Amino acid sequence: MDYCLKNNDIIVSESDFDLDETLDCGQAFRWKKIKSDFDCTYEGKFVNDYLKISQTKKGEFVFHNTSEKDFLEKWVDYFDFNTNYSELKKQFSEDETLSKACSFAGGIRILKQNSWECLISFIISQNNNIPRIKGIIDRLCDNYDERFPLPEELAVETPDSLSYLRSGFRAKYICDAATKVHSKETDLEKIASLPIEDARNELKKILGVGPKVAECVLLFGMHRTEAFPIDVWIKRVLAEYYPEGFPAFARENAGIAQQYLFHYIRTGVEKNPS
DNA sequence: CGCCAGGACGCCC
DNA sequence: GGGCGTCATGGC
Repeated sequence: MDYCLKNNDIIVSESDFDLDETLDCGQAFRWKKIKSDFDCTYEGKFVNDYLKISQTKKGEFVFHNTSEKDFLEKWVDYFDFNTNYSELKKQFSEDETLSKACSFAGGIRILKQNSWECLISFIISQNNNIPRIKGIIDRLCDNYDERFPLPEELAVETPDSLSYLRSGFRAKYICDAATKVHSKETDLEKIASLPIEDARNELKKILGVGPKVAECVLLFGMHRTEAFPIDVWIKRVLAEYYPEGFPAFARENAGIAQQYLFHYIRTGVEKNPS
């Protein structure tokens, strides 16, 4: 990854990066695509941060109105620019299916998201579809000046008071997560550094957090790249392409491989049936 | 209209 | 331990 300063922007060159593939692939639900003069532009609103980012036709990236300090201290980490995805994809290409998945959407990166936001988002995701997940999270953030609410703010809510979300049976799960995180009965920072099996068990103490949601929080909210979320789509991949089991050589970064496969099976295979 | 969605829980055996 | 019905809501 190379970068330079231009006016008030940071211009980044990075070949293993595509905005649509990374910001709209089901790992994050709150990036908005907006109209601009660039090839594509997204904006993201966080508790204490805001970013507008564009991709040019040449494949460069513009971090609008961003200081070098913020870029180096926040966004390099958030977009995982210190990880060499070319090297990862090279390893993955030993496997035929993974190789196809990587070449279908080689610009996916695993974002380092906030663990609390990730926990609530993936609790909402269960037995749900992506457009509706986004809708529920939008209604939530609209209620807090367009930012994601803090644990202490959600801890005072009840399933009844959250009815405006229209999140169905998940409202009681949101409340339980907020109560446990706010009281530190669930300490997300501590969980992030536990051995992964202990971390899984801690997360699953929250009502509505089972194996799948726990893996998503570990992968997308704590950057544990060995976590491997298995949803209905990945079940299809495993049944169809890996009846003997997922290849062991990719285990350390199985979560990243999973994300290529997820995007490939959802949108790639149908377009290019083999 | 019915089927499905980045599932988990409670109950049954 | 595994199997199955149920849970809200709405996209398609």
